[in-house]
Amino acid sequence: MTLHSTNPEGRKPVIRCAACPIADRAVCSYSTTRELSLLEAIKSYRTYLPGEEIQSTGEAAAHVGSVVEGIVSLSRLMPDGRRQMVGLLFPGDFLGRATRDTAPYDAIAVGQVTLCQFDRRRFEKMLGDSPALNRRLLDMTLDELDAAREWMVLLGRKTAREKIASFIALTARRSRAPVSADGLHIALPLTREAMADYLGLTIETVSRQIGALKRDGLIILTDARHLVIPDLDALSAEAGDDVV
Amino acid sequence: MTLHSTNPEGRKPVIRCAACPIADRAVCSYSTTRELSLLEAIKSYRTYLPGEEIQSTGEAAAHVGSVVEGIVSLSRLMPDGRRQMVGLLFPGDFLGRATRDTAPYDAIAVGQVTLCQFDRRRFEKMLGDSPALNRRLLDMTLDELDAAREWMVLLGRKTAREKIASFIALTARRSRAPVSADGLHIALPLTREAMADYLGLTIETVSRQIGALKRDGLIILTDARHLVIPDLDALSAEAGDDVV
DNA sequence: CGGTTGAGTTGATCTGAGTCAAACACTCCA
DNA sequence: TGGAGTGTTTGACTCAGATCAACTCAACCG
Repeated sequence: MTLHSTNPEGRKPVIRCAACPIADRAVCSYSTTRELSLLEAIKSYRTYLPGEEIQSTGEAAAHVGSVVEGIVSLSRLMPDGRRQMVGLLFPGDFLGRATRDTAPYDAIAVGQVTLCQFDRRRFEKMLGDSPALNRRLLDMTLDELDAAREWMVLLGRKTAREKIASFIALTARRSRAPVSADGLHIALPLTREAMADYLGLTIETVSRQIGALKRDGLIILTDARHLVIPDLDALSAEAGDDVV
Repeated sequence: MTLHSTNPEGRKPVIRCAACPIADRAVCSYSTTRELSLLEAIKSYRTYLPGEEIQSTGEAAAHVGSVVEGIVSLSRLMPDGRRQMVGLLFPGDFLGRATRDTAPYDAIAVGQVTLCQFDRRRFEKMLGDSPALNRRLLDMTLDELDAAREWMVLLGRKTAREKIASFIALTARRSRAPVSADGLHIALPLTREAMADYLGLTIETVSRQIGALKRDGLIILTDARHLVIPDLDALSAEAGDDVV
């Protein structure tokens, strides 16, 4: 990851953090260099282990930040133990809610996770006088809202098969996997349990529906966490969405 | 609704639109008077009839605005006719996505609706140089995101009874209804069909579960759309949430 | 090696909510 | 006064997905 590089003209140093859309000049093109310097000053990196809790329900967060590497799950635990995932953050996604102290859900590292963190207090102070940063955050929040609503349709109206097909198709689109002759090779980033929590199902149903898709030739399992999609369009058709 | 009134000192005219959090100086206290004047210039009111489509999927919206009166539902229609509501906007909520042309769902008036609208193009232009407006919009979007995530838990993990109890409790909290001796008198703003679409159920199940809550004495139906809640805490306990 | 542990699969059974069908209760209008 | 139309309730039946319970498989380790 390039943190400091030289700009095309080879003069002024440009702050860069390729995977962090907040502090990356290339992505956040309307930020001024001064703002990026300020961000740089309050930036730090931290790595979390698989399963580690990054932030828990109700706890005041000291940092906000971007996911640089790995996946973070946001989930809510009901008092009796039922769990529902409410978001999955991939590299480039923003974690933490500017202007709010606490979040009503747990953020947990799925696999190993690297965050590009900013001190929350100072980040919020910057927010007060940076329209560009505000704008960027608004855009990202709107994207999350869209994703959440898409997921509401899945949770409320889709069958188990459609849910699994949607999830696999989503994963395939997220992972910029190369297309080889026999199809798209992808890895499932979640355990069966996490998939169940994301899709509002049980592990057994997840397992059975993956089995069904396999039997129908829509996916080919190499092992429990790796599969090949011979025809992504055919799989997407099983997801019940509009063809766009 | 007072659009122009006099401020406490009785000198300068203050722009006011009590139910519109965007153009209401009292609510949006960090906006400058100048910004409010600009907003005032691009503001208009429009009334929609019950069931009228305010905006439909994929169609470019000419306006964004606040709900002043009535309720607006946001819903997504699957190709085979299944419908899932993804949001309910009450007075004070913002409709339309600044910075985005189209929305991937339908906005439909539930009952009669009055909107306080702003020309989208010009509103977005203002957004470019008003940190206060940006900030306000970010706050509202975060609220919507929270609500959406809360709803994901309901859709993914709650039973039909818990869904109905959640919805009635939510409605009770939203409606600033007076508490009389026998309990809280509230009106259900939605038809059984709309409730079903919101909760990810069928009308029959909605009807049966309302019947069950009635039989258990948690609610008293005066007619299909009006009920009394003798004990809101008892009802909320049926909703399956943490007691906060 | 054998033993343990955690993830995943598979089978038998149960049940909550969906489906289908009918009846009821309104309001609106002719 | 009597449909026509819309929203709501109720009943009988079905089925998708949950539950409960084994069982497989691989990784890890003393």
